[in-house]
Amino acid sequence: MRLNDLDERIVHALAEDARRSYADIGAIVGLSAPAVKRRVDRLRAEGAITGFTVRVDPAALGWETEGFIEIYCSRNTSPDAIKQGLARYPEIASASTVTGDADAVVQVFAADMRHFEQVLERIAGEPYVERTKSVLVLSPLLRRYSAEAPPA
Amino acid sequence: MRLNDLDERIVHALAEDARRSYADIGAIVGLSAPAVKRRVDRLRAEGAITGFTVRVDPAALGWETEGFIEIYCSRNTSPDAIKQGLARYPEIASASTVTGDADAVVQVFAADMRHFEQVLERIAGEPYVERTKSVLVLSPLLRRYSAEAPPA
DNA sequence: TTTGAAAAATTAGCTAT
DNA sequence: ATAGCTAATTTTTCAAA
Repeated sequence: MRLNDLDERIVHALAEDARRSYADIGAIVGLSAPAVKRRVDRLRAEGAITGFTVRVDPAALGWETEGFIEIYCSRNTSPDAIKQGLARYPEIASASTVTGDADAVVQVFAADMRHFEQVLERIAGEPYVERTKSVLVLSPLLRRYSAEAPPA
Repeated sequence: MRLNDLDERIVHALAEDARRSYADIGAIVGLSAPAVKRRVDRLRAEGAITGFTVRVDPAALGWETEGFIEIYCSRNTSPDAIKQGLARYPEIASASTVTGDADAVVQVFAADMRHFEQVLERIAGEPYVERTKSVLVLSPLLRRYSAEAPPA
């Protein structure tokens, strides 16, 4: 599935403000409101757009501490084994296997530093994890798209 | 800032579908549409809600290549300067200043490796960037929550 | 908070290109 | 196939009470 330039500009306008009216978006991309709606409907039907969500200040929800944990696994650990192991942690927002020194990078939201440390220790204690290296987020600068898991 | 139960349920309803009407949300939480709007307006004014965005399937948009770019900045670079500089890149999904060796971590979605390389080179050419280190995502394992809407 | 009216947005149907 | 236009319906907004 390929999206054209118009579709991408519509998605970009929605990424900035998902509650913008179709007329507003149309003014930005140069289409009428119904034309924009038709395209958005099509993008949803095709699965390119999977939904609309609210951006929240994590602190307001009590999740003050964000960080990335790099995971170094023991040999012969399959990506699926990592996935199964990490799926149990509600604090994990995203996880990916990566190139470079580490095997996987995990994004974690915790209530506070103590909570973050607990999560870190539990992950470090997983049987397939050899060691970890963590990086704390100081301040979030941009938080634009909300990517969803691809169909498994 | 503490949210009460009603506020949290409104945020939850918006997290599921940010384009829901105020009347719909009211039916869910037990308020009239204007009452819901007043609360949402207040939550935005207070900064608890920072915006509304679209959830996209990166692959469906043709963004097959994902990676993290660690940025090492020259001295005396303010977070705001980084933010301003990076805001112009549509390929950047998120950016944060972090602890550790690097100053910031940027999450990038690109069409392919060539595109990723172009973005990397442009970022590396920014005046405040001294050097970069990039890590490519091999496979996304989990993509659970919006970065700014962690589990509550 | 609720109500009621005005303004705006959404959505469907239709026609044209 | 996809655009614009128009109109019916719904939603939002801003008054009041």
